[in-house]
Amino acid sequence: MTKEGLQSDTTRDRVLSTSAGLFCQHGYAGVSMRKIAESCDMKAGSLYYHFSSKDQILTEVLNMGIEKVHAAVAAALRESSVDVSASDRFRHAIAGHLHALLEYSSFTSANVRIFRQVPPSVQHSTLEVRRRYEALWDGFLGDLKSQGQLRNDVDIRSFRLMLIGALNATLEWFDPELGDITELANRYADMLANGIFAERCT
Amino acid sequence: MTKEGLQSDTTRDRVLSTSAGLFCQHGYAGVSMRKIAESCDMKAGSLYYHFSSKDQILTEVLNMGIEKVHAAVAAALRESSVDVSASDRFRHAIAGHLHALLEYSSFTSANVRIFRQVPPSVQHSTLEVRRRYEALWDGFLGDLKSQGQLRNDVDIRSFRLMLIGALNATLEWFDPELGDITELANRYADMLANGIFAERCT
DNA sequence: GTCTATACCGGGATAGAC
DNA sequence: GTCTATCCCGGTATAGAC
Repeated sequence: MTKEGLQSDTTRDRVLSTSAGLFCQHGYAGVSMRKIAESCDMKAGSLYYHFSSKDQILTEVLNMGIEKVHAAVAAALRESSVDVSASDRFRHAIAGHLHALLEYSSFTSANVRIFRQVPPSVQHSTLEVRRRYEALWDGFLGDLKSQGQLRNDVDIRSFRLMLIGALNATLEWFDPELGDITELANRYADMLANGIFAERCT
Repeated sequence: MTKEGLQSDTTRDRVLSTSAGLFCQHGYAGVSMRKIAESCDMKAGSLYYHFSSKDQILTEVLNMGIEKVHAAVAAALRESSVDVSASDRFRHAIAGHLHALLEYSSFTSANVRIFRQVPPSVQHSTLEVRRRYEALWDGFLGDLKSQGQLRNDVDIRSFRLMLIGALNATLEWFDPELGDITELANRYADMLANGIFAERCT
């Protein structure tokens, strides 16, 4: 890799990270190439040396967000596969999601907040990455169920949708500077695994 | 109320309902007064007879969304206060939220999707309505807890945030044309009240 | 690799005719 | 109550100098 290649990469990365923050704060249409450039101490025209369009920047931002979370959950499951109880693996997977979600929040909350308002072509180019992440959870939850760890009447897809929805919503109120993410994960895992009622009921 | 007053109200309502759909689909900045007008078979200038600005339209849309959900949950709690088990009241409250959320989805998903990307002045003017809704849930959950219906180690604010996050996320995938909202509510209420694990664990 | 300059389009809001 | 016309600003993207 050449020197020019490396330098180009770091400028690219700075643009992507800055854009992510702007997209999640102002929405797709609320972010202009001029504003992205200004936040990077550049001029708008220069961005087109690195990216062919605003939509290309957006696509890369969205995919990076999902990939960060996917990698964190996959690692959590890999590192706790033997000699670990089902509830601990569940807890670790949730902690992986929340840590990546809240620590790369510019990239991840761009996904959560603006996915439905970006052009269909951009939505389409992130679908595969999204499906792979859903499949990771469905696989894990399916394993738990076939081991008899889950109640038989729990539908895995419904639960996965509820779980990811609940976790992603923490972006709207949790501040990693003020609270402990691991503790948050433990609370959520406990409520989701055991429920909140004193007595289980039908 | 005069005839003119009534006619003005229906035009206002048409504009609000159309705008809600556009805002939740395209985001705050992605919706122009010209597009709102076009979707209402009007011209942009005419909108300013009914509203003083784009932000005023947005503010009314956001508040209407929360108020619809608030009213539905309040009604569900009112109608099931006597002779109804705690888990049934819980179920009914969740059903109230989901029914209003998904049936007035233009107004409600404008809230869920774009609240963080609207101008701070608009955010501010919806805060009171949002707080009142949170207080409704905190009151109900606090009652359940003081009656001993909830586990002692469950934190009400954490659970309320998790609950509302999980419910609101259904906007992103549930289609009321294809599925039964009451059944969805029952599934969610069951998973949240009882947990998903076969055996409760620490 | 970044700049300036520019083409072309569309934004919110207002004024005043009808 | 709705229209047209207009003001002024800012959008994406390109061309070509440096």
